Amino acid sequence: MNKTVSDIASLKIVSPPVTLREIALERMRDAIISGLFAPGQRLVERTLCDQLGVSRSVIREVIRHLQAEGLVDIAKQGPVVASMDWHGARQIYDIRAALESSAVADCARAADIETKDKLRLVLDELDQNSRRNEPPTVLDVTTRFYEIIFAAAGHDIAWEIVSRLNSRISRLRVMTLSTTNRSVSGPAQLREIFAAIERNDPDAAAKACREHIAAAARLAESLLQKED
Amino acid sequence: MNKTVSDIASLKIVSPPVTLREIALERMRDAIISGLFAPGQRLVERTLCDQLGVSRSVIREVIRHLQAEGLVDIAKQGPVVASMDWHGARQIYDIRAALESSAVADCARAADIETKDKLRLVLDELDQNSRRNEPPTVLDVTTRFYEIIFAAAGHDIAWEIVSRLNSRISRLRVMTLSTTNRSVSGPAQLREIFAAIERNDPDAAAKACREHIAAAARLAESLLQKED
DNA sequence: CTCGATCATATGGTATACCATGATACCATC
DNA sequence: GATGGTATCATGGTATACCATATGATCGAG
Repeated sequence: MNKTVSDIASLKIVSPPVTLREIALERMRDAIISGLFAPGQRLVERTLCDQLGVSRSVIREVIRHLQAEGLVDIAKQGPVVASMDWHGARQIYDIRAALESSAVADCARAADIETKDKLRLVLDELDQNSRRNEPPTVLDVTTRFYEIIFAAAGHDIAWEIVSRLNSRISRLRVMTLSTTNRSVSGPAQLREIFAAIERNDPDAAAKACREHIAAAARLAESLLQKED
Repeated sequence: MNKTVSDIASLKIVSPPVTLREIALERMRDAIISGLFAPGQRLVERTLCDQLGVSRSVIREVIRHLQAEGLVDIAKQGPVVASMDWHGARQIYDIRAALESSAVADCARAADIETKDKLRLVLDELDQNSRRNEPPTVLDVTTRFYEIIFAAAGHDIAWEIVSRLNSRISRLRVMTLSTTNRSVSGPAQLREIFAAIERNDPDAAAKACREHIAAAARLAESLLQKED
């Protein structure tokens, strides 16, 4: 891996081939994540064709993709929006704890000035939005925070997995983030993770990260049981 | 949840709707995993139609699914079999170490007589096959061993992730398992994990599991670098 | 001889048509 | 009135047709 190669690699055209499928995929995923399509709701192909204004081929391929992502289940009479019980959510929080703490630790090992600056910037942004109590934006910024961490740690496959898992518990995340307690403690915990990264302390960073997720999981559990 | 309910639940028809898509998906996945389709090879839709004897709709939906699974990349002129470099493989081994050691620990906490019996049975089978040096079967049995562990630990989502990751490094796994050293040390390490589970010792089980995977990763690294 | 332009073909993207199956509602018969 | 059968319709599965584009080859001009 010499300089020339990386220079050439950086020349790669990053044009996202904006195909109908890609657009429809994003729309559908957003619709499911945002709760516009409720869990358990049937996804009738022809209806979706009308709603999205595309043909069935597109819809079907999108559904296949979402099925593989775990956002859609195939019942016996067709695809439905996957629903999430506490057993599944608990597992997802556990997996996140494992993967995110590992990424955070590796990030703390490898973090340079540049990475730290980027993280600090995102955290400042989070503080501002948090004061205004805007859940969707907070979720966005939190995502960016972790995205930087996973990238700095070189854990791009783990990031892919975590992103996918997060979309499966997105409703829970929105609920936990909009809890008033959380809007105070959440940023504080992220700051703690950042502080450990800043002084390149992997163990402390991993520990803070695990606590952060454990707190979110506890909150999610109470909310989920209240919902029943 | 009383007895009658579970009895009634067990009556549920478990017929897997054997659709052309499902068959084609399995075939294609096997073909990629087994290396019949080499990494980087173009997957031409119409060619696959002829080879599998199905229509393009089926092939395309299957490709979407495999794309979401990470077995297929979409290049600018169409889908190709995803290839795996050491950077990616390393990450996958790390993720496996995290998820499998966690599952093994939870399994050690929860394991009852029945689970232990099932694990012992699989290990005996592994010993027999290992002596005959049959790599594909060894891989199969190893997979079953972990499947039992993840099921006993209640980590079914993590199992899904691990299965998918394993298919992405299947070639590496075949190579590492067919190494003579490994056919001796591999079963021994699984035995060690099992011993820890049998005496319900989560920490020892997790430790043995991490070592098992670290050994496989080292072997994979040397093989991968030799290949270049 | 080389460079370029144009045409042909291969390939993926999209839409639509047809078929098999399963669900539901209504009707007839016991 | 209840039960069983039948017909209709909704829905997913499959195949195919059409279009846009990119790639490669061939032919002509400089």
